[in-house]
Amino acid sequence: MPCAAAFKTSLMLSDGREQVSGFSMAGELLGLDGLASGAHASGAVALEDAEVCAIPYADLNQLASQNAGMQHVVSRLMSREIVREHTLMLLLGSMNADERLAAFLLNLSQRLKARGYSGTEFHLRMSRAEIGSYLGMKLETVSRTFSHFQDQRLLEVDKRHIRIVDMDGLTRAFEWRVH
Amino acid sequence: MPCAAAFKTSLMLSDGREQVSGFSMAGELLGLDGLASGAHASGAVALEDAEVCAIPYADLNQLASQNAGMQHVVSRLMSREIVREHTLMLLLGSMNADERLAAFLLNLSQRLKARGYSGTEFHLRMSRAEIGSYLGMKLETVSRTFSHFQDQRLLEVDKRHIRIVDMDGLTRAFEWRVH
DNA sequence: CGGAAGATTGAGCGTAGTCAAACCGAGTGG
DNA sequence: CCACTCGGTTTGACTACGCTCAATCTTCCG
Repeated sequence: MPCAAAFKTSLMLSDGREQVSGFSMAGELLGLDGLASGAHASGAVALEDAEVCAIPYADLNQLASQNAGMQHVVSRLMSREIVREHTLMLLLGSMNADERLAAFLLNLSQRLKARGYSGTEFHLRMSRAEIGSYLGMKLETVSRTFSHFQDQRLLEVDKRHIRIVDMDGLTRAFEWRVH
Repeated sequence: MPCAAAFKTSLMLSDGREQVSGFSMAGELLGLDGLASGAHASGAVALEDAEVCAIPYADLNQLASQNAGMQHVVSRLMSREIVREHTLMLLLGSMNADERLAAFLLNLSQRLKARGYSGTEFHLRMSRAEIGSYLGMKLETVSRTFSHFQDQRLLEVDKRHIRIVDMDGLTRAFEWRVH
Protein backbone atom coordinates (compact mmCIF):
# COMPACT_ATOMS: atom_id res chain seq x y z
CA MET A 1 0.00 0.00 0.00
CA PRO A 2 1.35 3.36 -0.96
CA CYS A 3 1.73 5.54 2.04
CA ALA A 4 3.53 8.58 3.31
CA ALA A 5 5.85 7.74 6.17
CA ALA A 6 4.31 8.91 9.38
CA PHE A 7 5.68 10.05 12.72
CA LYS A 8 4.00 11.29 15.81
CA THR A 9 5.68 13.87 18.00
CA SER A 10 4.63 13.99 21.60
CA LEU A 11 5.30 15.65 24.91
CA MET A 12 5.75 13.33 27.86
CA LEU A 13 4.40 14.06 31.30
CA SER A 14 6.21 12.85 34.35
CA ASP A 15 3.47 10.36 35.21
CA GLY A 16 3.92 8.58 31.90
CA ARG A 17 0.99 10.08 30.05
CA GLU A 18 1.68 11.72 26.75
CA GLN A 19 0.20 14.57 24.77
CA VAL A 20 0.57 14.12 21.04
CA SER A 21 1.65 17.45 19.59
CA GLY A 22 1.67 16.54 15.94
CA PHE A 23 1.75 13.98 13.16
CA SER A 24 4.33 14.42 10.43
CA MET A 25 4.60 13.04 6.95
CA ALA A 26 7.36 12.49 4.45
CA GLY A 27 9.36 15.59 3.69
CA GLU A 28 8.47 17.37 6.87
CA LEU A 29 11.13 18.47 9.31
CA LEU A 30 11.19 17.33 12.93
CA GLY A 31 12.94 18.52 16.04
CA LEU A 32 13.06 22.24 15.47
CA ASP A 33 12.13 22.79 19.10
CA GLY A 34 15.52 21.40 20.10
CA LEU A 35 17.40 24.45 18.88
CA ALA A 36 16.38 26.53 21.86
CA SER A 37 17.74 24.52 24.71
CA GLY A 38 20.03 22.07 23.04
CA ALA A 39 17.76 19.34 24.38
CA HIS A 40 14.52 18.37 22.73
CA ALA A 41 11.34 19.01 24.66
CA SER A 42 9.45 16.47 22.64
CA GLY A 43 9.98 12.97 21.31
CA ALA A 44 9.23 11.47 17.93
CA VAL A 45 8.06 7.91 17.25
CA ALA A 46 7.65 6.30 13.85
CA LEU A 47 4.16 4.92 13.27
CA GLU A 48 5.50 2.59 10.60
CA ASP A 49 8.75 1.76 8.88
CA ALA A 50 10.29 4.99 7.71
CA GLU A 51 13.44 6.45 6.28
CA VAL A 52 14.88 9.33 8.18
CA CYS A 53 17.56 11.80 7.30
CA ALA A 54 19.26 13.18 10.39
CA ILE A 55 20.86 16.59 10.30
CA PRO A 56 23.16 17.35 13.23
CA TYR A 57 22.42 20.79 14.56
CA ALA A 58 26.06 21.80 14.29
CA ASP A 59 26.04 21.00 10.59
CA LEU A 60 22.83 22.90 10.07
CA ASN A 61 24.25 25.85 11.92
CA GLN A 62 27.45 25.72 9.90
CA LEU A 63 25.53 25.48 6.66
CA ALA A 64 23.30 28.39 7.57
CA SER A 65 26.13 30.68 8.56
CA GLN A 66 27.80 30.18 5.20
CA ASN A 67 24.71 30.48 3.13
CA ALA A 68 22.18 33.24 3.58
CA GLY A 69 19.58 31.37 1.55
CA MET A 70 19.86 28.30 3.74
CA GLN A 71 19.48 30.36 6.86
CA HIS A 72 16.35 31.85 5.41
CA VAL A 73 14.94 28.40 4.75
CA VAL A 74 15.45 27.35 8.35
CA SER A 75 13.76 30.50 9.61
CA ARG A 76 10.80 29.90 7.38
CA LEU A 77 10.45 26.30 8.51
CA MET A 78 10.50 27.24 12.16
CA SER A 79 8.11 30.07 11.56
CA ARG A 80 5.78 27.72 9.76
CA GLU A 81 5.94 25.39 12.72
CA ILE A 82 4.75 28.23 14.93
CA VAL A 83 1.84 28.92 12.58
CA ARG A 84 0.96 25.23 12.55
CA GLU A 85 0.82 25.18 16.32
CA HIS A 86 -1.37 28.25 16.32
CA THR A 87 -3.92 26.28 14.32
CA LEU A 88 -3.78 23.48 16.86
CA MET A 89 -4.25 25.98 19.65
CA LEU A 90 -7.37 27.33 17.96
CA LEU A 91 -8.57 23.78 17.61
CA LEU A 92 -7.94 22.86 21.23
CA GLY A 93 -9.18 26.15 22.58
CA SER A 94 -12.39 26.82 20.77
CA MET A 95 -13.79 23.85 18.90
CA ASN A 96 -16.15 21.03 19.82
CA ALA A 97 -15.58 17.34 19.14
CA ASP A 98 -17.15 17.30 15.66
CA GLU A 99 -15.21 20.32 14.52
CA ARG A 100 -11.96 18.91 15.88
CA LEU A 101 -12.20 15.63 14.05
CA ALA A 102 -13.38 17.32 10.84
CA ALA A 103 -10.43 19.70 10.99
CA PHE A 104 -8.07 16.81 11.58
CA LEU A 105 -9.38 14.77 8.65
CA LEU A 106 -9.44 17.71 6.24
CA ASN A 107 -5.90 18.66 7.17
CA LEU A 108 -4.77 15.07 6.63
CA SER A 109 -6.64 14.92 3.34
CA GLN A 110 -4.96 18.07 2.07
CA ARG A 111 -1.48 16.95 2.99
CA LEU A 112 -1.94 13.54 1.39
CA LYS A 113 -3.31 15.11 -1.76
CA ALA A 114 -0.37 17.50 -1.92
CA ARG A 115 1.91 14.48 -1.89
CA GLY A 116 0.14 12.71 -4.71
CA TYR A 117 -1.98 10.32 -2.64
CA SER A 118 -5.74 10.19 -2.60
CA GLY A 119 -7.30 12.95 -0.57
CA THR A 120 -10.59 11.12 -0.17
CA GLU A 121 -9.57 7.60 0.77
CA PHE A 122 -6.74 6.73 3.09
CA HIS A 123 -5.50 4.65 5.96
CA LEU A 124 -4.89 6.16 9.37
CA ARG A 125 -1.54 5.24 10.80
CA MET A 126 -2.44 6.24 14.34
CA SER A 127 -4.76 4.78 16.98
CA ARG A 128 -7.97 6.36 18.29
CA ALA A 129 -6.15 7.11 21.51
CA GLU A 130 -3.40 9.01 19.66
CA ILE A 131 -5.92 10.98 17.63
CA GLY A 132 -7.73 11.76 20.86
CA SER A 133 -4.60 12.94 22.59
CA TYR A 134 -3.77 15.16 19.64
CA LEU A 135 -7.27 16.65 19.50
CA GLY A 136 -7.73 16.96 23.24
CA MET A 137 -10.47 14.36 23.62
CA LYS A 138 -10.86 10.79 24.85
CA LEU A 139 -10.59 7.78 22.57
CA GLU A 140 -14.25 6.86 23.11
CA THR A 141 -15.29 10.32 21.95
CA VAL A 142 -13.15 9.96 18.83
CA SER A 143 -14.81 6.65 18.06
CA ARG A 144 -18.28 8.06 18.67
CA THR A 145 -17.56 11.04 16.44
CA PHE A 146 -16.44 8.76 13.61
CA SER A 147 -19.70 6.85 13.95
CA HIS A 148 -21.58 10.13 14.05
CA PHE A 149 -20.00 11.26 10.76
CA GLN A 150 -20.82 7.90 9.25
CA ASP A 151 -24.49 8.24 10.26
CA GLN A 152 -24.52 11.61 8.53
CA ARG A 153 -23.10 10.04 5.34
CA LEU A 154 -20.00 12.22 5.51
CA LEU A 155 -17.58 9.32 5.87
CA GLU A 156 -17.28 5.59 5.47
CA VAL A 157 -15.22 4.20 8.29
CA ASP A 158 -13.80 0.72 8.77
CA LYS A 159 -11.37 0.72 11.65
CA ARG A 160 -8.48 2.79 10.31
CA HIS A 161 -9.61 2.88 6.72
CA ILE A 162 -11.35 6.16 5.92
CA ARG A 163 -13.28 7.29 2.87
CA ILE A 164 -14.59 10.81 2.68
CA VAL A 165 -17.88 10.66 0.78
CA ASP A 166 -19.05 14.24 1.35
CA MET A 167 -16.12 16.61 1.43
CA ASP A 168 -18.34 19.70 1.37
CA GLY A 169 -20.39 18.46 4.28
CA LEU A 170 -17.26 17.76 6.24
CA THR A 171 -15.94 21.22 5.44
CA ARG A 172 -19.22 22.72 6.57
CA ALA A 173 -18.89 20.86 9.86
CA PHE A 174 -16.14 23.30 10.60
CA GLU A 175 -16.94 26.59 8.95
CA TRP A 176 -14.48 28.58 11.00
CA ARG A 177 -11.69 30.06 8.97
CA VAL A 178 -8.66 32.05 9.96
CA HIS A 179 -8.52 35.40 8.24
CA MET B 1 2.33 51.97 39.18
CA PRO B 2 5.26 49.77 38.32
CA CYS B 3 4.30 47.35 35.65
CA ALA B 4 5.70 45.29 32.87
CA ALA B 5 4.31 46.43 29.57
CA ALA B 6 1.82 43.88 28.38
CA PHE B 7 0.60 42.77 24.98
CA LYS B 8 -1.79 40.12 23.92
CA THR B 9 -1.33 38.27 20.66
CA SER B 10 -4.38 36.69 19.13
CA LEU B 11 -5.71 34.83 16.15
CA MET B 12 -8.89 36.11 14.58
CA LEU B 13 -11.67 33.88 13.25
CA SER B 14 -13.84 34.99 10.37
CA ASP B 15 -16.97 35.17 12.52
CA GLY B 16 -15.36 37.79 14.73
CA ARG B 17 -14.32 35.52 17.59
CA GLU B 18 -10.71 35.62 18.65
CA GLN B 19 -8.40 33.14 20.29
CA VAL B 20 -5.73 34.71 22.45
CA SER B 21 -2.49 32.88 21.75
CA GLY B 22 -0.28 34.60 24.29
CA PHE B 23 0.47 37.46 26.62
CA SER B 24 3.87 39.09 26.35
CA MET B 25 5.84 41.24 28.74
CA ALA B 26 8.67 43.73 28.46
CA GLY B 27 11.69 42.36 26.69
CA GLU B 28 9.85 39.64 24.85
CA LEU B 29 9.84 39.44 21.10
CA LEU B 30 6.65 39.49 19.03
CA GLY B 31 5.75 38.60 15.49
CA LEU B 32 8.10 35.74 14.80
CA ASP B 33 5.29 33.90 13.07
CA GLY B 34 5.39 36.46 10.29
CA LEU B 35 8.68 35.22 8.90
CA ALA B 36 7.07 32.20 7.25
CA SER B 37 4.59 33.82 4.95
CA GLY B 38 5.59 37.43 4.94
CA ALA B 39 2.19 38.18 6.45
CA HIS B 40 1.49 37.78 10.14
CA ALA B 41 -1.07 35.15 11.07
CA SER B 42 -1.67 36.82 14.39
CA GLY B 43 -2.24 40.32 15.69
CA ALA B 44 -0.85 42.07 18.74
CA VAL B 45 -2.69 44.59 20.89
CA ALA B 46 -1.20 46.60 23.73
CA LEU B 47 -3.10 46.14 27.00
CA GLU B 48 -1.68 49.40 28.31
CA ASP B 49 0.66 52.16 27.19
CA ALA B 50 3.85 50.56 26.03
CA GLU B 51 7.08 51.31 24.24
CA VAL B 52 7.79 49.16 21.28
CA CYS B 53 10.92 48.67 19.25
CA ALA B 54 10.09 47.61 15.72
CA ILE B 55 12.59 45.62 13.71
CA PRO B 56 11.83 45.40 10.00
CA TYR B 57 12.20 41.85 8.79
CA ALA B 58 14.55 42.91 6.01
CA ASP B 59 16.89 44.48 8.57
CA LEU B 60 16.77 41.41 10.75
CA ASN B 61 17.50 39.22 7.79
CA GLN B 62 20.37 41.44 6.72
CA LEU B 63 21.80 41.47 10.21
CA ALA B 64 21.57 37.71 10.51
CA SER B 65 23.21 36.98 7.21
CA GLN B 66 26.22 39.10 8.16
CA ASN B 67 26.54 37.79 11.66
CA ALA B 68 26.40 34.12 12.52
CA GLY B 69 25.83 34.89 16.20
CA MET B 70 22.83 37.03 15.46
CA GLN B 71 21.33 34.36 13.28
CA HIS B 72 21.75 31.92 16.12
CA VAL B 73 19.92 34.24 18.49
CA VAL B 74 16.93 34.45 16.16
CA SER B 75 16.81 30.68 15.80
CA ARG B 76 16.84 30.26 19.54
CA LEU B 77 14.06 32.78 20.04
CA MET B 78 11.86 31.10 17.48
CA SER B 79 12.62 27.71 18.89
CA ARG B 80 11.73 28.93 22.36
CA GLU B 81 8.44 30.20 20.97
CA ILE B 82 7.69 26.69 19.74
CA VAL B 83 8.45 25.25 23.17
CA ARG B 84 6.22 27.87 24.80
CA GLU B 85 3.36 26.89 22.55
CA HIS B 86 3.88 23.23 23.40
CA THR B 87 3.19 24.11 27.01
CA LEU B 88 -0.01 25.84 26.00
CA MET B 89 -1.03 22.84 23.96
CA LEU B 90 -0.55 20.58 26.96
CA LEU B 91 -2.65 22.99 28.93
CA LEU B 92 -5.45 23.17 26.39
CA GLY B 93 -5.37 19.48 25.63
CA SER B 94 -5.24 17.80 28.98
CA MET B 95 -6.05 20.05 31.93
CA ASN B 96 -9.26 20.98 33.73
CA ALA B 97 -10.37 24.50 34.63
CA ASP B 98 -8.60 24.64 38.02
CA GLU B 99 -5.33 23.39 36.62
CA ARG B 100 -5.47 25.81 33.72
CA LEU B 101 -5.93 28.88 35.84
CA ALA B 102 -3.31 27.72 38.36
CA ALA B 103 -0.81 27.16 35.55
CA PHE B 104 -1.60 30.60 34.15
CA LEU B 105 -1.11 32.38 37.47
CA LEU B 106 2.09 30.52 38.34
CA ASN B 107 3.55 31.29 34.94
CA LEU B 108 2.65 34.95 35.33
CA SER B 109 4.11 34.99 38.83
CA GLN B 110 7.42 33.55 37.67
CA ARG B 111 7.78 35.96 34.78
CA LEU B 112 7.01 38.98 36.97
CA LYS B 113 9.46 37.81 39.63
CA ALA B 114 12.15 37.33 36.99
CA ARG B 115 11.66 40.97 36.06
CA GLY B 116 12.00 42.25 39.59
CA TYR B 117 8.30 42.63 40.37
CA SER B 118 6.45 40.86 43.15
CA GLY B 119 5.64 37.29 42.31
CA THR B 120 2.88 37.06 44.89
CA GLU B 121 0.89 40.25 44.40
CA PHE B 122 0.12 41.80 41.06
CA HIS B 123 -2.42 43.40 38.80
CA LEU B 124 -3.84 41.60 35.81
CA ARG B 125 -3.77 43.67 32.69
CA MET B 126 -6.23 41.47 30.82
CA SER B 127 -9.96 40.84 31.16
CA ARG B 128 -11.61 37.61 32.28
CA ALA B 129 -12.72 37.06 28.70
CA GLU B 130 -9.14 37.33 27.44
CA ILE B 131 -7.85 34.95 30.10
CA GLY B 132 -10.65 32.57 29.17
CA SER B 133 -9.84 32.72 25.49
CA TYR B 134 -6.19 32.05 26.25
CA LEU B 135 -6.98 29.10 28.51
CA GLY B 136 -9.76 27.68 26.37
CA MET B 137 -12.64 28.37 28.75
CA LYS B 138 -15.55 30.81 29.09
CA LEU B 139 -15.26 34.03 31.09
CA GLU B 140 -17.85 32.82 33.62
CA THR B 141 -15.77 29.74 34.29
CA VAL B 142 -12.68 31.88 34.81
CA SER B 143 -14.57 33.99 37.31
CA ARG B 144 -15.95 30.94 39.11
CA THR B 145 -12.50 29.39 39.30
CA PHE B 146 -11.07 32.57 40.85
CA SER B 147 -13.84 32.44 43.46
CA HIS B 148 -13.13 28.75 43.99
CA PHE B 149 -9.45 29.45 44.68
CA GLN B 150 -10.44 32.22 47.06
CA ASP B 151 -12.73 29.85 48.99
CA GLN B 152 -9.78 27.48 49.30
CA ARG B 153 -7.59 30.29 50.72
CA LEU B 154 -5.16 29.99 47.83
CA LEU B 155 -5.72 33.52 46.54
CA GLU B 156 -7.16 36.86 47.46
CA VAL B 157 -8.93 38.33 44.48
CA ASP B 158 -10.34 41.80 44.02
CA LYS B 159 -11.28 42.28 40.39
CA ARG B 160 -7.92 42.35 38.65
CA HIS B 161 -5.80 42.64 41.75
CA ILE B 162 -4.40 39.23 42.72
CA ARG B 163 -2.53 38.13 45.83
CA ILE B 164 -1.25 34.59 46.05
CA VAL B 165 -1.50 33.57 49.71
CA ASP B 166 -0.68 29.88 49.34
CA MET B 167 1.85 29.37 46.60
CA ASP B 168 2.40 25.72 47.53
CA GLY B 169 -1.30 25.00 47.47
CA LEU B 170 -1.60 26.63 44.07
CA THR B 171 1.36 24.65 42.80
CA ARG B 172 -0.25 21.48 44.10
CA ALA B 173 -3.48 22.33 42.28
CA PHE B 174 -1.43 22.60 39.13
CA GLU B 175 0.70 19.50 39.56
CA TRP B 176 -2.11 17.30 40.78
CA ARG B 177 -2.75 15.80 37.39
CA VAL B 178 0.73 16.26 35.99
CA HIS B 179 2.40 14.76 39.09
C1' DC C 1 -7.32 -22.25 21.22
C1' DG C 2 -6.60 -18.37 24.46
C1' DG C 3 -4.95 -13.85 25.40
C1' DA C 4 -3.91 -9.09 24.21
C1' DA C 5 -4.79 -4.74 22.00
C1' DG C 6 -7.79 -1.80 19.58
C1' DA C 7 -12.47 -0.32 18.45
C1' DT C 8 -17.37 0.22 19.23
C1' DT C 9 -21.34 1.08 21.92
C1' DG C 10 -24.23 1.89 26.02
C1' DA C 11 -25.51 3.99 30.59
C1' DG C 12 -24.83 7.37 33.97
C1' DC C 13 -22.54 11.28 35.67
C1' DG C 14 -20.05 15.68 36.19
C1' DT C 15 -17.70 19.67 34.47
C1' DA C 16 -18.02 23.48 32.09
C1' DG C 17 -21.09 26.03 28.79
C1' DT C 18 -25.42 28.84 28.25
C1' DC C 19 -28.66 32.09 29.58
C1' DA C 20 -29.93 35.46 32.69
C1' DA C 21 -29.89 38.71 36.54
C1' DA C 22 -27.53 41.69 39.53
C1' DC C 23 -23.57 44.31 40.88
C1' DC C 24 -19.71 47.56 40.60
C1' DG C 25 -16.80 51.41 39.18
C1' DA C 26 -15.78 54.86 35.82
C1' DG C 27 -17.20 58.24 32.84
C1' DT C 28 -20.89 61.51 30.92
C1' DG C 29 -24.33 64.72 30.76
C1' DG C 30 -28.68 66.83 32.35
C1' DC D 1 -25.04 66.25 42.33
C1' DC D 2 -27.43 62.50 40.80
C1' DA D 3 -29.08 59.67 37.09
C1' DC D 4 -27.60 57.19 33.40
C1' DT D 5 -24.92 54.27 30.55
C1' DC D 6 -21.37 51.01 29.61
C1' DG D 7 -17.87 47.44 30.19
C1' DG D 8 -16.39 44.16 33.15
C1' DT D 9 -17.32 40.89 36.94
C1' DT D 10 -19.90 37.82 39.89
C1' DT D 11 -23.37 34.50 40.84
C1' DG D 12 -27.36 31.39 40.07
C1' DA D 13 -30.13 27.87 37.58
C1' DC D 14 -30.27 24.82 34.06
C1' DT D 15 -28.39 22.15 30.20
C1' DA D 16 -25.45 19.49 27.37
C1' DC D 17 -21.27 17.75 25.83
C1' DG D 18 -17.82 14.86 26.66
C1' DC D 19 -15.75 11.78 30.38
C1' DT D 20 -15.88 7.46 33.09
C1' DC D 21 -16.88 2.89 33.66
C1' DA D 22 -18.09 -1.26 31.60
C1' DA D 23 -19.45 -4.81 28.24
C1' DT D 24 -18.86 -6.67 23.71
C1' DC D 25 -16.57 -7.59 19.38
C1' DT D 26 -12.76 -7.97 16.09
C1' DT D 27 -8.24 -8.81 14.72
C1' DC D 28 -3.92 -10.43 15.43
C1' DC D 29 -0.63 -13.64 17.15
C1' DG D 30 1.74 -16.85 20.33
